[in-house]
Amino acid sequence: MSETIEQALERAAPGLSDRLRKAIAARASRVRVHDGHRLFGPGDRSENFLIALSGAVRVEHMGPSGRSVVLYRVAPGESCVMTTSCLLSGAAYEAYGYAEGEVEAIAVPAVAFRELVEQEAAFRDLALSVFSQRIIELVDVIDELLLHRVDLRLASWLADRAPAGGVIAATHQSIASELGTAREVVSRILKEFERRGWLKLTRGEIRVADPGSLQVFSATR
Amino acid sequence: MSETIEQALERAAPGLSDRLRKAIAARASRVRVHDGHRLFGPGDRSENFLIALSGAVRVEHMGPSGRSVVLYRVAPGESCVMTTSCLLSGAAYEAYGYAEGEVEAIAVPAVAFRELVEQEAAFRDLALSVFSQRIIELVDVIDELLLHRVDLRLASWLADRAPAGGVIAATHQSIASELGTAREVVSRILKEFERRGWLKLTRGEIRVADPGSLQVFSATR
DNA sequence: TGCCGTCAGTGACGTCGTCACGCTCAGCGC
DNA sequence: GCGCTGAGCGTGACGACGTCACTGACGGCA
Repeated sequence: MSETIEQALERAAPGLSDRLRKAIAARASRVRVHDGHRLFGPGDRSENFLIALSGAVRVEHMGPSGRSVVLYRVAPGESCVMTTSCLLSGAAYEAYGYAEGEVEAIAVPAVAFRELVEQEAAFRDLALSVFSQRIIELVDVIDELLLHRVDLRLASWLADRAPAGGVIAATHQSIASELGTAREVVSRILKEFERRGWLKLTRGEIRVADPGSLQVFSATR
Repeated sequence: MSETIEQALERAAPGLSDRLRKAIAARASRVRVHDGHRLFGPGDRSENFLIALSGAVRVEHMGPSGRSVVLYRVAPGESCVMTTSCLLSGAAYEAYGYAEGEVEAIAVPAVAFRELVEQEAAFRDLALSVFSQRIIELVDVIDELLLHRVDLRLASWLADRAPAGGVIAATHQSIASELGTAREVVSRILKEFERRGWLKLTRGEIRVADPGSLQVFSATR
């Protein structure tokens, strides 16, 4: 590992001041997690404030039945609010965190987190602004779950990540958790889209033939 | 108004230090809102950090169809995170805030909020801990909406606020938005509960005859 | 007394989650 | 090659729930 924590931070969060990067680097340790691996799960206690450097962390909530929803993703330069919430309130996680891609992150222990909050205005702003952002995103998730039809949400999800004729690698199950619904529902709707000629289904991947129609469909209410 | 802002703060938030109360009082103004009145709604811009002193603020999200869910309630001594989020991110509200009871609150302008965050450690802790708490509560709301049956949630809601033979004053519509469902659904389920002898329905109120059975029922999955 | 707005009851229907299957396609050992 | 196994997918039946469209019941209020 030739790159220092400070250099990694500069790459991931160019907005921070040199001073703050130094301050964080002095207190943090480095964490690496491989693609698909779990970072935390329900019942775990949070002991560190996390800032992602590369890769992303998918945070999802799961109920006893096994159904799950993606709450948000932590991008490089961002911190994970579930972790921070649990750190501050002492509560156990109610969500899973999974690595997407090779994840590097820095971990700031609770005490050091408090120090940084005390001493570094930019760090306070970082923490508060990420909280603000996530609150709004969580309300969006509630809005989606509560008020929008699954077929429209699925169409929109597909249109968003289909580079015109592109292939999306995902199982129906993974899409179902993404949207907070059941696999069978995703299968049925995808089949219907295929009948309409908007895409082709093969095992483990979806070839989007007509992203335009998906887009239009997702906008009909 | 004989009571000063400082005295009101002491009553509502006895945990704060004298110093912090003084600091807040020096920068804040006072707000009064009558029962049922709206404090904010979608599209409004947030210009103040709010701390409730008495009464409660019900924060609910509403979709275009008119269906709504209660996201959380702001109790005396707490601040409203939607307000804070919007203040910090500059985004417009996506939720409604309604007074429950006669609400008194103090409003701290954005600039003064930043000053307090800078200078008062206890204020930072207050802001961060309320954020933490709400994040966890919002995830609970998602969990409820996504994974629990309406009849069980309704039974639990009734059992929670029925003082054994007590009367709950609420319209079916208000209960529906409390739980994020539709009025008709609430009506049907309540009717079923009445058939089972657990309660009596009259216009605008519900007489709970058997909170025990409701409790038991709500625990069956 | 009649008008009107709010609240509640009800049936029909469509969407969606759940359950219970059965099928297909790798990969792997033999 | 053959069969085994597990992951991924297709499908029908059914129940829960949201939506729509109406109806009636009750309480002010002119």
